[in-house]
Amino acid sequence: MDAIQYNRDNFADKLRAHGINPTHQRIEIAHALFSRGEHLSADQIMAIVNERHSESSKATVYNTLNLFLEKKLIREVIVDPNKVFYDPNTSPHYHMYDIESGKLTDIDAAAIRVSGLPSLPAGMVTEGMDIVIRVRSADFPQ
Amino acid sequence: MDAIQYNRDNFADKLRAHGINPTHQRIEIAHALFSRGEHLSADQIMAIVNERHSESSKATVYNTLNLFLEKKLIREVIVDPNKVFYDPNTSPHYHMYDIESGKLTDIDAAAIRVSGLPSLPAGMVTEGMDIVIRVRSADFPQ
DNA sequence: GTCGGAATTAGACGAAGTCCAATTCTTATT
DNA sequence: AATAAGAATTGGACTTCGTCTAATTCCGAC
Repeated sequence: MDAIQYNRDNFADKLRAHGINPTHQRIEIAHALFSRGEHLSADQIMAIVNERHSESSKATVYNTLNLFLEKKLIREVIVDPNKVFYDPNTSPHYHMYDIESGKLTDIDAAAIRVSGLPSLPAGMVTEGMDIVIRVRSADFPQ
Repeated sequence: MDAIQYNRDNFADKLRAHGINPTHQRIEIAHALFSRGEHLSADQIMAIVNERHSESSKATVYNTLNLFLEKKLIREVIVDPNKVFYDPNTSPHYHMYDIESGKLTDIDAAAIRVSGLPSLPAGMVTEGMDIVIRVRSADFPQ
């Protein structure tokens, strides 16, 4: 119990460090994402947060995730047309996506080198580069 | 009129070459995508196809796009959480995405080289790699 | 022509996400 | 400790994208 409290204080500090007012719901949602370190969808997060007691409404989950995005606390991963995944890892990295299971894995960007990129149109700047490697098991019916 | 008829015959052949039975609606949808060569969303395609007369229902547009995907006539581009874009260009290429305007541009894959990719887990094969460069104008409020 | 399978259709449905007006929670001030 | 004001949360209606279904229409083979 003390350990949990300790962790929650950490999350409160983390939120404050990003200019976010730490409320109960926001701490719970941060906890769900960062203690697991996994890519989760909004409905998965809502399920986790409300598992024991009802802690947060759908509106708040979406509000909070969008606030976290805005404040660069998390990233959005768009690989599945049906749902957005939220990624607690904001260090530079790319993704491997298993199209059978829907599982997302990080690939550290440090090892990767991309050459031959075209120069950007005048007045444009790069906001970021996403790389997704789509994989499947060798015998999966394509 | 003759030119249009000629083009439509071409599309019928193209569909047949991919094992697709060319019907009126399918030819219209292929025409919308391939004559423009642009990345279009399902609702844009429906609007184009039904501009003059009602040619195709929503169900048929989605059925047809999924059929084209299955038969590898087109590709799906997932960059915007709100909608899927359909890409008539199936040659190897990546994308530049203007987050302000939503405009998608192709980047030929021939010039690009990616090194340092991790080896795949045993029994897995690569289905494809997507690269998206997100750009914005230098003064766009981030 | 007619029979049967393929294609199309309208509209109901489902899931993800947003919006809104009402309520509750914080916090500063006294 | 009361209060007032702003911030956050809430339920539920709503929107949008896409799928499903059962009925109809189309088309090719005989």
